[in-house]
Amino acid sequence: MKRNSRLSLALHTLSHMAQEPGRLRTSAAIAAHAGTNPVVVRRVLGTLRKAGLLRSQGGAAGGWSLARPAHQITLADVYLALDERLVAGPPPGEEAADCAFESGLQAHVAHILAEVEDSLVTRLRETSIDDIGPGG
Amino acid sequence: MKRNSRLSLALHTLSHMAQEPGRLRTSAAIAAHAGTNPVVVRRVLGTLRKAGLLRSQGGAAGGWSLARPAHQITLADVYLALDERLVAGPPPGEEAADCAFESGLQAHVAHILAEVEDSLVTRLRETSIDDIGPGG
DNA sequence: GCGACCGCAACGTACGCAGTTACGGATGAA
DNA sequence: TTCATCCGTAACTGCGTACGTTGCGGTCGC
Repeated sequence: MKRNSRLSLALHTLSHMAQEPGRLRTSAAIAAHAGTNPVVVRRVLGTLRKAGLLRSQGGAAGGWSLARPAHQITLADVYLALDERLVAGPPPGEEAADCAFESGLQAHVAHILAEVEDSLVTRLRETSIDDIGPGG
Repeated sequence: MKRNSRLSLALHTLSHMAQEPGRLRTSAAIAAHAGTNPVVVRRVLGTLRKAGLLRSQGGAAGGWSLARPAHQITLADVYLALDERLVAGPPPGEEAADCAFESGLQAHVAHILAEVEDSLVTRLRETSIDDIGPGG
């Protein structure tokens, strides 16, 4: 897991939650299972909470749980929530190209990447987190 | 250019070469135009040379030139030569998943990513480096 | 009040990559 | 032959990113 570690952690955790939606899980337990540490889990899962995919409960008997039914959470939801952008290049904060080739090139490539990004999200939207189990 | 800087440099340089295929360009001149330095240019262009896209000539009147006609060099050739893998996740050198969910998940996601990667390469193959000019 | 848990901020560390310097090899002109 | 020019490569530095760790405060249940 060099890259995509956030996405992997998120999908892995959500897959488990989809099996027992009612159960609360602490960040410590999740971290132990995923081989990382609780702060990292809270960072990643906190992003998903802001996106409305998860709920966190403070206090003694606190923990994490799904914010809506598992079949209503798709891989695309997770991907977009984490703002991973596997495909896209740098955000449009680039300096104007000094050379005419640059603008044409960047526009052309950016257009292709945007198309591919869309197709990726479309494919991810076809699978929900309870479609994924030990069988694949 | 945070990421993709190698790809940008390569495409930019090849686009210019496509306009004057016979002209030899030194890494210093290319670096000056691209706003980087000669060693970086040689590193990137050296990869393209190994892939058979460019020729380099040592000595006093040396420099870089296209190894084959511009219309026979596609964006996909450059992309694959640089081994950029914009889409793909980690290479298959991962440790076996300790959890049954992991294997199913990784297989599922990897399958989708492979499909998207293929579609990206297919799209890139439709454009050659002399199709790109100041007009786009 | 106390323990367990989340939320957040601040640091240290590891890694990749661009940039830089340096040296050797190859080529062509004087 | 000598020299300048240019490529090829290795080694080092600096920077940005992300993970890992620690610490402190807030919240909830006992």
